[in-house]
Amino acid sequence: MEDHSFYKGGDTTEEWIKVQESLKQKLVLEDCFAWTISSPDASSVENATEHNLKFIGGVDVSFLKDDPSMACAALVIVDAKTLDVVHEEFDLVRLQIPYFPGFLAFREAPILLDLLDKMKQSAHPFYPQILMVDGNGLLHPRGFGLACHLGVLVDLPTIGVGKNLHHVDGLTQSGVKKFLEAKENCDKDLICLVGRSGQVWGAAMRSIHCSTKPIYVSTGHRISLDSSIKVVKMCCRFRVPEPIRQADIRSRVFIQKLKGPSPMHK
DNA sequence: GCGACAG
DNA sequence: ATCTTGTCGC
Ligand SMILES: [Mg+2]
Repeated sequence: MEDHSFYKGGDTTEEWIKVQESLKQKLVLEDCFAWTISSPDASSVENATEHNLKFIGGVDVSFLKDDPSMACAALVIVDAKTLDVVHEEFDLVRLQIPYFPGFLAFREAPILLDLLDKMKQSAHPFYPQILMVDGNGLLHPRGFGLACHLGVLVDLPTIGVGKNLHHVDGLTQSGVKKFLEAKENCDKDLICLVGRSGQVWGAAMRSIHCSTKPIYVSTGHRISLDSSIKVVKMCCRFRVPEPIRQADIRSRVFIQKLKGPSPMHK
């Protein structure tokens, strides 16, 4: 038995905050990409130029129940038009750092970076034009969640998608829920997340019609909130956008295969 | 001191 | 995040 304990002292916290503030200097919160978001309009001729958004990446990490330090990271590439998975990349690793709210990137970013690097080094033709991340971007205590962190490190446009709200600036999940349940808002599928300070942190989105539980979209890197919302919308077959959903599903399947294949179905 | 706390 | 089968409903 090895010792996987990890102690995060005040020094570590201070250090990590400095890293976040430092990397945040490079953060770009507006559209900074060459391609355009193809219209969902079917009337357009197949002008699949390279100037259109074609390949969307999704990343997620799954863990072993017994040993939460063992993880499978997945990078999935999806065709922007069909949402079909055209490529997948996995890594099984032992994570050195446990999860601390507000510091998810220090746990997950390194392995996700490796996956992106694998594709980049091999000059893979499906290397993503944008990355969707399971975790917040700007919607973060210091405005620099995993999606921002990863985006800056790989220098790709990124979008943060959370399945739960990380309470920030007076925003709460119950507050959002009440707002969505209000009769005058029953037709709204998008609400802007404005904190008590007046800052816009992202948006709560009903990705599925009539859905009670929204997803939380926030800017990662090199993209505006408006564009982020457009991309997320075109990826939502179900509540969780397809690139992230597939990365989630496939990384979990990968881990279950390790625990012993059970094809014994007489 | 207490509660909150992405994945 | 993970432990988990069936079940109810569109
Ligand atoms: Mg996940």
